[in-house]
This record gives sequence, C-alpha cells and structure tokens, in this order.
Amino acid sequence: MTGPDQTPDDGTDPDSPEGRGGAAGVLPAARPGSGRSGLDRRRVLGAAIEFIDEEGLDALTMRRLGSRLGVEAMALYRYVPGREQLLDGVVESVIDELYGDPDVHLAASHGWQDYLQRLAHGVRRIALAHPEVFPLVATRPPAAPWVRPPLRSLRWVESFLDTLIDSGFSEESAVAAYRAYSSFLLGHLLLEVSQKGVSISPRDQPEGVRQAAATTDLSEYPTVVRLESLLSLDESAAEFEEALENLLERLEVVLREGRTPQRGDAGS
Amino acid sequence: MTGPDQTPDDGTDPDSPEGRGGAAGVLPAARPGSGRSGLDRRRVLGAAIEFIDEEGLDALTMRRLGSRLGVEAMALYRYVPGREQLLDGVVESVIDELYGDPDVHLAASHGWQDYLQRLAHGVRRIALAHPEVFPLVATRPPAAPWVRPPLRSLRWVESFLDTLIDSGFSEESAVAAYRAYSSFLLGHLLLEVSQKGVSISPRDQPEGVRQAAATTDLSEYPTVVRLESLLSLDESAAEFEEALENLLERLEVVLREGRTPQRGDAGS
DNA sequence: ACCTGAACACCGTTCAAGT
DNA sequence: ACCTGAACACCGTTCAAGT
Repeated sequence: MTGPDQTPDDGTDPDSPEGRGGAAGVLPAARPGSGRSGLDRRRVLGAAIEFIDEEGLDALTMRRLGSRLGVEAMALYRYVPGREQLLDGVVESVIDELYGDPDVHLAASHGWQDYLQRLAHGVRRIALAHPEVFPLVATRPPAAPWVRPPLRSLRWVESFLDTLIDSGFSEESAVAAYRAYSSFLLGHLLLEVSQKGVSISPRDQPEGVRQAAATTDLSEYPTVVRLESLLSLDESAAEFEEALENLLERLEVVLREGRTPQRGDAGS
Repeated sequence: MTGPDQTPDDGTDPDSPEGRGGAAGVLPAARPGSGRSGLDRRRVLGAAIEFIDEEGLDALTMRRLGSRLGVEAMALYRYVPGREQLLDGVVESVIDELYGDPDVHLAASHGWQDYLQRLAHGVRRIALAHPEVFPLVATRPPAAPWVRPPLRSLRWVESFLDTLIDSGFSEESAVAAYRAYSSFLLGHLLLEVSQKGVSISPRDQPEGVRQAAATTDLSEYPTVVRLESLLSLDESAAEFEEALENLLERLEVVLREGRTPQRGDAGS
C-alpha cells in the first residue's frame, strides 16, 4: 500500500485472508517452512511498534531495530524500502488492529450512533495502547487528501459514509459528519496521549519537562497555581464520553434537518 | 526557559521588556553596537522558522541552518543549547506572535465569548501562517502537564481562566472549558494544516502521496469514489466557525447551569 | 534466498584553537 | 567575544560479496 517496492511478499492489500482476522496482522506470515528465525515484514513492523512503544519514536533507527531482531540494519531493507516506509507500515499496522477488534465490528446494525460510538472507542483503545505511535498516526501524510488522519484508511471512510447514508444522512451531511468526527477524535486523542506521555513516562525528555517546570516563575500566574489540582486532574475518559455524546447529538440534529432530501420528500 | 544553558543573553522569561510588545520577539536584540552580521538568538530562531516554512521540518539540520546564516553549524551552539532546544525555541517564538497580535488583545471587555473567538482565530492565523511548524506546536512536550499544546503558554492559560472566571464560570467549569477549547483547537487546526500540506505543496513527500494514490485500488470503495468531489472540498474555514460557535454555545449552557456555586447561591 | 561488510554522505555535538 | 577545524559517534542507504 505504501509504494511500488519490489520486495517479496508485499501483499499489503487489506483483503488478503490473513489481514481480516488477526488483531496484529498487516501481512501474511512467512511460509510455513521457513523456520522461526526467518525474518518477515510482519515481524519487522511488529518489532518496530514494540520498539517505539518502549523507547519512543526518536530512538528508533534502522540499526537499532536491526539489532533488536538479531540482524544487521541492512537486512531490513529486504522487507521495507526505507525508514519512511517503515513508519508508514507501522501506522498502517496499528490502525489495522481495528479490523480485528470484535467490539468495533460486532452487531453492525444497532444504528449509526452505536457504530460511531464503537468506532471512536476502538480508535481510542489503539491510541492508549500505543501512545508513542499515535502522533505518527495523526501526522503521516494520508493516502488521499480526504482520508483524514485518525481514521486513516479508505476502508473505514467507506464504512463510515455507508453507515451514515444508509441511516438517512444526505451525502453532504455524511461528509460533514465525517469531518466533524475526525477532528473530534484527533483533538481528543492527541491531547490525551500527550498528557499521558508527560505525566507518566520518565522516558523521553523528563529532563526538558522537569527543567521547564523548575525554571518557570509561577508567581505571575496565580489563577493557574490556585487551580493546579483541578488542572492536573485527569478526566480524559469522562471528557471523551461527553464530547462524543455531544457530537452525536449534533449529528442527530443534522440528520433530522437534512434527511436525504433527493427523493421521497413528498412521499411520506 | 528551556534549560540551564550558560549561553549569554538567555533572558527567555516572557516578561523581559522586549518580549511584551514585538510581534516576533522572544528575545532581546543584540546590543546596538554589534554590527549587522552579528548573530543573535532571535535571528537564529527566525531563520529556523523560515527554514521550516520553506523546506519542511525534516530538512532542518544544524548544519544547513548554519549555512543559511552564513556560518558553520557549531556557531549556533552559542545561541541555542542544541537541536531539541532550538525546536522548543521555534515553538515558543511562533506562539509569541499571539502576544503581538492586536486582534487578539484589542478590547478586552466584550465578554468571554468575544475573547475566545479572537483567541481561536489568532491561533488559527498562526497555524495557517506556519503550517509546517504547527505540528511541532502540537507535539512538543509542554512546560507542565496541564498546559495543553495549542495554547502552550502559562500566560495564555492564566488569561483564559481569569476571563472565564470573571465572567461567572465556576473554577471547575472554567477548567473544563479550557480542556474542551484546547482539544477543539488542536483537532481542527491540525487537520486543516495537514490537509493544506497534502493538497498544496509539491514539497515534502509528494512522491509518497502520489504513489499511494496511484497504487490503491479504488474500486472497492464506491461510496468514497462517488463522494470524491464532496470529500475534497475544502470547507475548513466554515467548519472552524461552526464548530467554534457550537463550542461556545455548549459553554454558555455550562455557565448558566453552574454559575459560581460557591457563594451568593441563596443571595439572589 | 537471505544476510553481511565496507563504504559514502550526512548527522549532532565537543573541544581546542584561531582571530 | 565569537567563530572555525578537526574529530567522534552515530545516522540512512548502496552495493558487491558471502553463504
């Protein structure tokens, strides 16, 4: 999906049989005969995700990833055309977890609101599972200008639009809903994930953060100081639910006002 | 503000006299005597911003920035402790443009909604002026966990909270409003800016995008294909206004329901 | 078929040295 | 006081060579 690379086994199309079921799989596994030490595009991407989760994005180099896999960096180029495309593969791999998430696909016909709820929670689960990877999901250039970052895959866009249109949204309002939904997801999850990075991990730049906190003169910001405990409460989960509910309510209004105006307008 | 560097002239505190007025200035200029070729922390940061705007973030290296300034890379270390802190300085410098924006500060007392409107538009102006820099604004770890990315400065957080509390918000709802507002800004502007990057610039990875577009089999996504023209319409500006209006309405409800409950609750 | 060694051009950063 | 040259450790990536 990422490029015209001539590497072997680049069956990245999302409809290959293995892609559908497995929670982690973007690519088919190595042929059965090839022994456990055999490298694999899937294994490479999996290792990259692990690496980023553990050490942070900046720490990921071809050489270090190679040595985690017991191999020289140059060996990776058999499975991935370069570092940029490795990152694209990581992003693709991570959102592909959604395809395998039963909580998202289960019971497709409880209405569009239920569907958008499950989709949002599915994306949120991924973001929280890979907080270091998620900014990449948000940041890598998408396949087409209208495939917006948090969903990131034509399959999801298609499914989103179909579901809304089937539920009575006009094409225009389905597209508008898609935009509102994407930016809601992106904003919330990016903030939640970055907050998590700051408050929990002594990993990346604890130095920078601690320094800044120590250096800044707080006496000029009495309100901030007074509200510090309120400000540092982590209410992300509740805020997510509330903002999502609110968005769905907004969409419901749009639906009621704009219900597929093209025909049947006089019929019922 | 960023670290314990012993470089000369590191008066990064936001209250130095020069910092208040000038639209671009984080730091005082060089002493009057030092000639036009004299380097300067401000000049270094300014050149870095220009560079990123023109060539993209990935292209910025110490060596290239040096040569743009007619100097070896090593000379930059006089003004900036390292590349990371250079990027922090860039972010700080860019949001400092807000302090000099008359449209944001003008007429402080037309009510909180007017204030939030002007602030949001100010941030949006910055994001659009520096589309390559803005993801950095969203991504760099903030000074404190509760200083959320798009606002990024204690001064703005303080001003935000004060304005809302003065307008009758309870402390709790002022903080909740701050969170909702930040994530709204982040989501919208990040999407808008990344869309701009994709659709306009033949700059960064036009290769990757064009490839993906060409490689993907669109026949599986009939709805997406059918709605392509709707999907690729750029309605960012209108969507921004609408979502902002909606947010302000939500906040108004919060205000009415929760009007400073601590005292005077029985008085009127 | 799959991996490695050596090499190339380019990084960030340090430090002693120049003016 | 300010800048540079040389050096170090580390990048991504290529390509011929090994097995």
